[in-house]
Amino acid sequence: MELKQAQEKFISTWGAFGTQWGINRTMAQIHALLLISEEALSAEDIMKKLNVSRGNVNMNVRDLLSWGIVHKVLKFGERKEFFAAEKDIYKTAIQIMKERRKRELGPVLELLEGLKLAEINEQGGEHFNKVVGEIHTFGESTNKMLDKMIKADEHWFTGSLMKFFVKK
Amino acid sequence: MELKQAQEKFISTWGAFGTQWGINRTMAQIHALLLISEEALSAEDIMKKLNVSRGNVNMNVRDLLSWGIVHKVLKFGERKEFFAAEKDIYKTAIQIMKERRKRELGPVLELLEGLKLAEINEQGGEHFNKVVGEIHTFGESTNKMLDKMIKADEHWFTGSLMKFFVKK
DNA sequence: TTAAACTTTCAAAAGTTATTGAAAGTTTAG
DNA sequence: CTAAACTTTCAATAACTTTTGAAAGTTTAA
Repeated sequence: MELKQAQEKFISTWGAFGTQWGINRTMAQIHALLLISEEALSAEDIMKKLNVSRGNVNMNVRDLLSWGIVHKVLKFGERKEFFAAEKDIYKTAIQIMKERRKRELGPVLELLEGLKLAEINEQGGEHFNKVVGEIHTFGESTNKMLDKMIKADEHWFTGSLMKFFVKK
Repeated sequence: MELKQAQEKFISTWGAFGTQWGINRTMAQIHALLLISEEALSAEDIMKKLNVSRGNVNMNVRDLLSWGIVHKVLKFGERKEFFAAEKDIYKTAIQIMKERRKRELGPVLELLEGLKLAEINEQGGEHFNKVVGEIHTFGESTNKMLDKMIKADEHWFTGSLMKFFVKK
């Protein structure tokens, strides 16, 4: 297979996977494109390569920046901004975990804490309290686990964590 | 807060979280409703409680069954089918992990293996090969880690895994 | 200060996914 | 076998999300 073909396959398949999950196609494709580009790319470059509009590129690049997995790169003597993906896949994974914890797990824990504080003592409330309590305990454990993963050093994945899972 | 209010808050908020993620509102709400119901519910019961159509309930219940987190319950002397959610939150989490691995990680690994086999020796292909290789290695490690989690006994979460993360 | 180079916004259009409800299909009891 | 009780399907439509591209906004160089 030629390099260009392989690159196109990677980008388009990554985009298709994105939509299966909660990520929009363009965002996933921009990320894939930046991952395989050695050089940082401008909005214009991305528009041309992926054949999408200026507004779409702008919106999705901002989104990737807010996830902390793509960075602005300024080149001397160039007016425009360039963008590059974090190339270390472990750092990228940790960054995604961090953001998801903040955006998804946080609000769930708040809901459950609110419901637990409501202290339902009505007839039939025991089951509800039990379910809410168990989900909350589970959520808290997951939260702590993510904490360890995030705070571990950069090589957590190939270090003790992986040894624990894979070798043991 | 009254029990009924709390139950409604749980169901509707769970539904809203669902949409933020890749799950549709009705599916998330049906799951929440079944989690807090002590008794198994019929399609009719779900329709009334959530105020959604027969077709919608049927489709989403089938989906929940295919994820293995909701089960059919047959009652003696009753013609219709009833549905109940798996109440053990750890089992539910493992079941979701299992399905996601099958549906999401599998296809990604296939893509990456295909691209690696393509063996690109062109000018400029080294970076591409490196990125694809690193993502593949990461995917394989994740796969093995999930394997351990899935195969561990029912108390993995409160057992050695949790001790590893939380206590250490 | 101006104009060129660039970025951001936003309303309209296109595309996608979820929902409805009626009709078709299936199962069971008698 | 038949009718009633139930489940599944599916085409139409509603709801939601993404994309476009032109206009407005901002920054920089001269």
